[in-house]
Amino acid sequence: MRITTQGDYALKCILRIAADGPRGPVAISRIVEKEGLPLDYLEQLLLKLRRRRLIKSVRGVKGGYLLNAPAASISVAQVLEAVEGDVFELICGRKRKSGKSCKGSQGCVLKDVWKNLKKKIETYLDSVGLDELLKRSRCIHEKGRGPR
Amino acid sequence: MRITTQGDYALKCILRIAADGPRGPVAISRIVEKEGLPLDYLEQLLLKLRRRRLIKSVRGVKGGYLLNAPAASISVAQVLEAVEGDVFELICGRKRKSGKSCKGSQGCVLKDVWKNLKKKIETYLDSVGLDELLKRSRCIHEKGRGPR
DNA sequence: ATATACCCGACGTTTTTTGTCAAGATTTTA
DNA sequence: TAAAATCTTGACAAAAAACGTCGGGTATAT
Repeated sequence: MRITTQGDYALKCILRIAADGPRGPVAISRIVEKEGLPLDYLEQLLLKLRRRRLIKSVRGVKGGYLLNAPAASISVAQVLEAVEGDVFELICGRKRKSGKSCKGSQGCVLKDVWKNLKKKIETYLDSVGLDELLKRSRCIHEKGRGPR
Repeated sequence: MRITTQGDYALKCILRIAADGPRGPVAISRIVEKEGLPLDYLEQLLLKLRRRRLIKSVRGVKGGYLLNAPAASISVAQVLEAVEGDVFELICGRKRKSGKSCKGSQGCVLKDVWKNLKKKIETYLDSVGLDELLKRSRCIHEKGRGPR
């Protein structure tokens, strides 16, 4: 398994896009400004998100990114998978120098453990939608500016 | 989060120790023979397991390793933590070049996601004991040699 | 046209993981 | 006591992964 800054960055990006999207395409520069992350790196992540059709892009002046589906229908799991690949690569599957990739005497009881773990992780991450995060984040920030 | 071959190797080692321990200390060479893993590397992992007091060692001829507690009281989580450190290091905690480690506009709704995920992972991994794995593995292997 | 902004592949650096080595300490056994 | 087996430990080397940067390209609004 592997959850790295990529996943964290990607989520921050897409959350910002979800938050500001209603007011038009969100440029990378805007995300950088708000989140303080390396622009060139984000470019790559956003590319991946687009290829997975989680976001769409608008080129040219005034361009930027927009969600490609309602926030509620995009889950944290989807975002992570888009940028990190399979969120939990089964360890048993890895190639090792020694070759014989799972021939240990334990047969592969461990494989079951990893498989179950993967399942639990995916279930949880899939249950958290961007809409939920957005709501919570608005709750936290709540500038003075009252409800409109 | 980070689960690598270290964790997998360490589990294989300790399972073998659990399996063969009853017949006396289990030498690294025996583990290598059975599991086909790099000896010098295992040495390091076993050291970590020992320091965490999950196993104990016997030096000299006929020496080797033994569980330091009943298999039932050692969980997969304990083994992984021993060799990989915190099984799920909160991403928000990491230092980044840019400094300000979590100042993004999302405050840190994400922190909650990671925290919950961590909890779920730990709960599961902590619920799986070595005894259980051992039982399953015996079930799978079941040589002709009848009971007892 | 020009400025803005996405597109995308290639590259370089750093960090982590994986693996190896060598010298030492302990214990059994002959 | 000498030899052999076996753990102990730190240092080092190699490989892989993650992180970040760059430069040239394409599309679009003004």
